[in-house]
Amino acid sequence: MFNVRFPTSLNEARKFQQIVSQQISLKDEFGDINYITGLDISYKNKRAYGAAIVYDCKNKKVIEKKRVEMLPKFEYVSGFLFMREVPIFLKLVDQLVNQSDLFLVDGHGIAHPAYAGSATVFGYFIKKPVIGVAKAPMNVFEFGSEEKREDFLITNLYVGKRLVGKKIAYKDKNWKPIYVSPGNNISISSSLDVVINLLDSKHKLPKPLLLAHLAANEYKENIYH
DNA sequence: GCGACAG
DNA sequence: ATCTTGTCGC
Repeated sequence: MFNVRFPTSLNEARKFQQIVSQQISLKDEFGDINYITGLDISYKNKRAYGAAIVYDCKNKKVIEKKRVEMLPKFEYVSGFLFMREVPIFLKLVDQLVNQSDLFLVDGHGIAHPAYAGSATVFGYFIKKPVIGVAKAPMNVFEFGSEEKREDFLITNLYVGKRLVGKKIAYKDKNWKPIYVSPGNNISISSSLDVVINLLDSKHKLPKPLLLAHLAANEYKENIYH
């Protein structure tokens, strides 16, 4: 998995993102999607608590849950979230027994100023379909017509002139939108389809991510320090 | 041709 | 992300 050395400074991180953005694929490289893994991280007292939820889409249930605690090596810097979170994602995946067809991570994929958010960098390592789902935009702007899909309003997201992802707004709900973009091995439109299929009327986040979020929070709160 | 924004 | 109470809604 680590045939490439992980960057150790911001300058290395910048170069790394450049490489990664050129190496990843925006084509749909998958068959049937049965198992989807959601990855999320909570923080407490500078420590990170990560959770992975492997979700069985057909039977709509969780088949595996793993958690890890780590001390991130970097402070948060906007644009470089991957420096903190990707090592934790990789450690989580290393613990999983079940194979996953696709991963969902909290954060941006290519909807990022360097076209390489944490979902993209993670996808570069894991070499499987990864989708980034973020709760706030990052240096993107939106234009073009809105597309109506059931209870959602979809808008295109651009970095410069390049289409990088979709915003999902919720009709008749006071919820902030979510921002969906490919990490690796999946197209923009398929990323949107996959996420929409994992939404329900009660929650703003796709199921596996919601469950990972709850699991990470629960873990963080039940560890004694 | 609008650009602050991830966790 | 985290620090925080009550409170509105399904």
